[in-house]
Amino acid sequence: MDGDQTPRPRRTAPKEVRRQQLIDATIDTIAELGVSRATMTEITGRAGLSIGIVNLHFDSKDNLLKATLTHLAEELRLRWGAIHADAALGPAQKLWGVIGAAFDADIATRNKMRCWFGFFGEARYRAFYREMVAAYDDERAAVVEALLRDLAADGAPPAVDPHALTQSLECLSDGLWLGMMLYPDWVDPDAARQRLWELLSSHFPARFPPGATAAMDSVR
Amino acid sequence: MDGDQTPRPRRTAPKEVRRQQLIDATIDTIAELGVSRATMTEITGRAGLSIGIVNLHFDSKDNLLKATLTHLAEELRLRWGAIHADAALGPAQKLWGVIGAAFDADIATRNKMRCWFGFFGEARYRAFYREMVAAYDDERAAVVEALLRDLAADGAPPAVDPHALTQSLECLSDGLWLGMMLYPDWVDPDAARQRLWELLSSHFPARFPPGATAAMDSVR
Amino acid sequence: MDGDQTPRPRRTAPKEVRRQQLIDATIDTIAELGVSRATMTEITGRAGLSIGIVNLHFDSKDNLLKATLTHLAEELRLRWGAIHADAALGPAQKLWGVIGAAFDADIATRNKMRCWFGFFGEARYRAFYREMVAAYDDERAAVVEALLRDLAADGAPPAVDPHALTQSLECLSDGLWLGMMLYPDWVDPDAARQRLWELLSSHFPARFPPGATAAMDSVR
Amino acid sequence: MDGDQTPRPRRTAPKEVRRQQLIDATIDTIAELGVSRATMTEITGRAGLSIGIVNLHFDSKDNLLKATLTHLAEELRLRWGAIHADAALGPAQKLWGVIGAAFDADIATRNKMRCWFGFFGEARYRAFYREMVAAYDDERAAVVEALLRDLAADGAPPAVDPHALTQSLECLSDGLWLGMMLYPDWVDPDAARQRLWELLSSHFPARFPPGATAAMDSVR
DNA sequence: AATGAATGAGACTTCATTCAT
DNA sequence: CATGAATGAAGTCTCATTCAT
Repeated sequence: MDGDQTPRPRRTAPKEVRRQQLIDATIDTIAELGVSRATMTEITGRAGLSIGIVNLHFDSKDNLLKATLTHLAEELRLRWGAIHADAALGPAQKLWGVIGAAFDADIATRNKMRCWFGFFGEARYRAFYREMVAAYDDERAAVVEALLRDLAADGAPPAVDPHALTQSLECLSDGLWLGMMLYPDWVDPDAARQRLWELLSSHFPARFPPGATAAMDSVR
Repeated sequence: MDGDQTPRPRRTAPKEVRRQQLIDATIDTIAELGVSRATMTEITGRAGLSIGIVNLHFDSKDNLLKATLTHLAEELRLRWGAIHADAALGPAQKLWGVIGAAFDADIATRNKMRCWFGFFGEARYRAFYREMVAAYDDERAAVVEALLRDLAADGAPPAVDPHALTQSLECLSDGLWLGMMLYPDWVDPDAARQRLWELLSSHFPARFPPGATAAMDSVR
Repeated sequence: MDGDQTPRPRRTAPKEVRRQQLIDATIDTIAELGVSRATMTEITGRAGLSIGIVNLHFDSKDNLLKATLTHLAEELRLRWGAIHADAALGPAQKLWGVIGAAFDADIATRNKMRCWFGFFGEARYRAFYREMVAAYDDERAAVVEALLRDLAADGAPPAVDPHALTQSLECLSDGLWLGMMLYPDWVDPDAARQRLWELLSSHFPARFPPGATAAMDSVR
Repeated sequence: MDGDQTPRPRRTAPKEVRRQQLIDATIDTIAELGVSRATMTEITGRAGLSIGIVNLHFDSKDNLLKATLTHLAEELRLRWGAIHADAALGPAQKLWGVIGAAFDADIATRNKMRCWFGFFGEARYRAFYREMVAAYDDERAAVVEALLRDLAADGAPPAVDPHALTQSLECLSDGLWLGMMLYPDWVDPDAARQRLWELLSSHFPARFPPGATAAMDSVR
C-alpha cells in the first residue's frame, strides 16, 4: 500500500499469504482508482510483488477481482454468521448483532466499502455477485426476518410485517454504507447504527428502547 | 444499436440533439457494461454516430461521462425541485413528492440506476460528483429536514429529531435504489415507496396513515 | 494570423486572393508548429476561413503545402532574377545582388526561413523540391558561377576556381540562413551579409574591398 | 525491416541495447519519412520490435525523438571533443579536426544528416535543441574561436577577426551539410572538406596551404 | 463561393498476458 | 516460486476529407 522501503520478500511464501497480499492490494486499488483503473501493475506494485505473480496464483486478472469480491462477501458472512450462531444471545441481541456486523470497524473500512461499490457499479461483477455470493444476502434476509418474527411472537405484534421490515433494514443498511462512503462527514458508523436502532426502536420499543445511544450496547 | 446496412445519412442536427443522443447512449452503455467497459466505439455505435463525434461535441470521453452524470443529477434535481416549488401542495405532500421523485418511472429507470452506481463505483467520478453535483444532495436534505420540522410544528412532536430522520429517509432511499438495481425481483418501485411510507408513517401517523397503500396517493 | 476581431469576409473573393491568404497562413503555421502539427483547422483558422475552403482552392492539404513551397521558391527566384536581368548593373553588382537577395527583409522573414527548413526536414517535400523547384537552384548556381568567371576575366585570376567558390557561396548562404533561424541572436541579416562579403572580398579584394561594411552598398 | 515469417524470439536484452536499437531505427525513419510521418509502428517495425516497447524504454514517442536528437548531438560532441582534448595535436590540427569531425563518414551519414534537418524543421524540436543541446554549439564555437586566436597570435594577423571567421566556418559547415543532404551529387564530403580548407587557407595560408587536396591530411 | 458538422482511418498509448530466466 | 522484458490487441484521440446546406 505504501512505497515499501524494505526490500520486498522475494523468497517463497505460502500460497495463501500471497493470495491474501494480492487481494488486499486489489481492495485498496479498486477503492482508490476504481475498477477501470485498477491495473495489474498498480495492484502488484502495491502488493510489493512482480506483475507475473498474478498468473501464478489467480491465472487472470478477472479471477483476482472475483476472488476479491468473494473474500469481502465471505468476511461479512462469517462475521454475522458467528453472531447468529452464538447460543448465548437472545433474538434481539442476535438481530442487532447481525445487522450491525456490516458496520464493524474492520468490515466497514473506507476502502472496503469503496471496493464493494466499485464492484456493484460494474455489470459483470454484479452478475458474478448474484451468481456466486447473493445467496449470502438471501440467507441474511431470511435470518433477519426469522428473528423479527421471533421478536413479534414474543411481544406485541409489530405494525409492519416482518418481510417489509426486513427489506427496510437491509436497504437502510446498504444506504447508510453508501452515505458513509460518499459523505463520510455526514454519515459515520455511529450515526449509521443509531439510524438502524431508531428503525428497530419504532417497531420494538421494548427491546430497542428509544433515545439512549448507550442502550445500543445492552440490547435486551 | 441497429444493424443498419445503409450508410448513415450524415445529416446535421442541432448541437443539443447530438449531445443528448450521446448522453443517452452513454447511460445505456455504462448501465450494461460498467464504466470500465464503456468504450467510445460502443457508446457512439449505440448512438448510431461515428466515433469522431465525441471530440466534436464533448472534446473527450471524460467530458462526455461527466456530462452524463451531471445530466442525471440535474434531471432528478429538477423533478423534486418542481414539486417543492409547487405552491398548491402542503408540507406532507411536498415531503412525499420530494422523496418519491427518485422513484418515478422515468427517473428510476433500470439503466439510469445502474449508471448512477457505475459512477459511484469509480473514485474519480465520486470526486467529480462531490465537486459538481453534491450541492443538490445537500439542498434536498435541507428541504426534507425543513419539511419535517414544518410537520412537527404542526402536530405532535416526533420521536426522532428531524436531522436524524432526514438521514434515515435519504439513506433508505439510496438503499432501496441499490436493492432495486441488484435484486429487481425483491425490490420494485412500489415496494420501495411503501418502505418509505412506513418510515414516515411511524413518525407522522396522522399525515402518513399506516396500512393502506392506496393512501400513498392521497397524502393529506 | 491573429485572432481576427473583425468579422471574417464571408463574401466571395478573387481566387488568387484566397489562395494567397491560405499560403500565407500555411507559412506561419508551419513556421510556428512544424509540418507535423500544421493541421487544416489551424491553417484555415489563421486565414480566417472555413476548413472546407482548402478543398475548393487546392483540392488537398498536400497540394496546399506544395503550392506554399513553390510560392516561396518563386518569390526568391523572381527577386534575384530581376537583379540579374538589370542591364544597369555590372557583374560585381549583379553577383552581390543575386547572393544578397536571399537576405532581403521580406524574403528572409523569420517565419519564411522556418518554413523553408520545415520543408527541407521532410523527405517527401525534399523530393518535391528537387523535382519542381531545384531548377531554380541550378540556375542561380550557374548565374553565380558565370558572374564569377566574368569577374575573374576582368582582373587577376582568383585563387579558387569559380565552381568551388560558387559552392562555397551557396552553402555559406544556406548555412547563414540556418544560423539566423536557430540562433537569431548570434546571426542576423547584417552579420550574414558581412560573412558573404568577406568571402568575396578574400578572392576579389578590388571589387569587394575588405573592411568597410558601408562598402557593401556600393559595389563597384 | 525484413519479412521474417517466424515469430520474434522475444529474447530479453540489456536496456541500453534496446534503447540504441530504437534510436537507430528512429534516425532511419525520420530520415526517410520525416518527423511528421515517423510513426511508432514504422519505427518499431524497423527495429524489429513490438510497438509496445517504446513505452517500456522511453515512456512516449516524444521522449524517444528527444533521446534521438540528444544522441546525435552527443555523438558529434564526443567526436570533436576528443580531438580538441588530444594533447598531441597543435592548434591548426585541432582546428581542422574539430571542424572536420562533422564530416566523418560515420557522423555525416546520409540518414543522420536528414534526421538532423528533420528535427531542425520542427518548431518544438528546435526549441528542445536550444534548451538541451545548444550548449554544445556554443562550446564548439568558443573552441574554434580560441584556436583561431592561437593561430593568429602565432603568425601574421588574419584579415578577419576570429569571431567573424568562426561564424563563417560554422555556417559554411552547416550549409555544406544541407548541400550534401539536398544535392548529394553536387556536394560530397570531399568537396565539403575542400571548401572549408579553402576558407581557412584564405586566412592562414601558411597553416592551410592552398591548392593541394592531399595537404588536408597533413595539417601543420 | 463558402461553410462546418460529420466521418473514420490511423496515430499514440495502455495494459493483460506470456514466458525465458 | 518468482521475476519483469516483451508483446500486441484494443483503447482514446486527431485530423484530412466529404458534402448537405
